[in-house]
Amino acid sequence: MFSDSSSFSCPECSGTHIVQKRRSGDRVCAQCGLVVSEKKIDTGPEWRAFTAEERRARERTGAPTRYTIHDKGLSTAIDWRDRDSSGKRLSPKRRAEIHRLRKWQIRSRIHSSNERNLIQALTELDRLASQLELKMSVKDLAAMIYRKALSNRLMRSRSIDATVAGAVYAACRLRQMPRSLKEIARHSRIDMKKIGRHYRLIARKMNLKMPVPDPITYVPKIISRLSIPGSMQGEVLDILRRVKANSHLITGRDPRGLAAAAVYIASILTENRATQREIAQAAGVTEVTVRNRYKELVQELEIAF
DNA sequence: AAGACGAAAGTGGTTGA
DNA sequence: TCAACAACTTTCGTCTT
Repeated sequence: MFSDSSSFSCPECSGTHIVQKRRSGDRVCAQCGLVVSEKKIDTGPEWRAFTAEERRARERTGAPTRYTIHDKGLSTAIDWRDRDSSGKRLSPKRRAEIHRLRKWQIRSRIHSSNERNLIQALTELDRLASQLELKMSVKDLAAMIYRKALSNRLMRSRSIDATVAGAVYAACRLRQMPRSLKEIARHSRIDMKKIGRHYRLIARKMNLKMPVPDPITYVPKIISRLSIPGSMQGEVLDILRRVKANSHLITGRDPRGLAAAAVYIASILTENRATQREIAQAAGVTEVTVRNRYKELVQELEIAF
C-alpha cells in the first residue's frame, strides 16, 4: 500500500521530495513528514460486529469522539525531545517550528481556564455518572450541556460541581431516564436545593425544552424494586394510558405518585397485592400521596374491584 | 398486628404582581 | 423580591381486615 509514490514539490521544505501515498490515502512528504492532503476520517464502526474480536478487527480509528473526554479524545502529544520520529536531530528551523507548536498546544489545551475547568468538571461527571449508573448516552448529553453552559459563560463564579450536578439532572430529564434531585444530591457534595437552582439556570438560559415528565417512565423501576411479577407492567400501562386521557389528573401532580398509584391498583386487580408502604417506598413518595392518587384514579376512571 | 385511611400542620417550589 | 397558592410530606389517631 506504500507503493504509489510520486514526485512532488513539498510546500514545507522547498525542493522536490518523494511523496508517499499511505494506506490512509494521505500524501506525506518523505523528508519533513508534512501531510499534504488528508482524507476525511470516518470514525464510525466499519460494520456491525457481534463479538469483541470482530469489533477489534473492524475498528477504524479507535473510540468515537465523545463529549465526555475533555479534549473530545482528539489530543495529540508533542513531546519535549527535539528529535523526529526516527531519532534524528531536527533542523534549527524545524526546531523553532516544533517549539511554537508545543507552546500553543500547551496554551490551548491545558492552560486555558476553560479547559482546566472542563477537566475538573468531567472528572466529577465521571464519578457522578458511575455512582448513578447512568447510561453512556445520558452522560454524554450531560457533558454536552456542561460544555455549552461553559462556553455561554453561564458559569462565571458558580461552583463546578453544582453545575455538573445540574447538567446531569437536565440530561436525565431530557432522556426520560428519571433520577430525582434527591438521588443526585446523595452522590454529590452539593445539596438538592443548589442542584435544583443550577438546573433551572441551565434549562432557562439554554432554552432546553424539557419533555413533560411521563409517569410511565417510572413504572419499570418501581416494579423491579417490588417482589411482584414483571408481567403486571401491561396492566399498569393500561391504567396510565387511561389516566393520560384525563389531563386534570396529571397536571401539577408528581408523576411518581401517579405511577405508584397505578402500580397499586394493578397489584390489586391482578391479585399480586403489594402494600401502599412498599410501593410508596419503591416510587420515592409517601404513602399519603399514593393514597390520594389512588383515590382519585379509582374515582375518575371508575375502577371497580 | 399490620395495613389502610384521613386530618392537620409543616415544607419547598411555582407564579404573578 | 415578595406573597399567595397548590402539591407533597410528616405525624398521628382511628378504622378495617
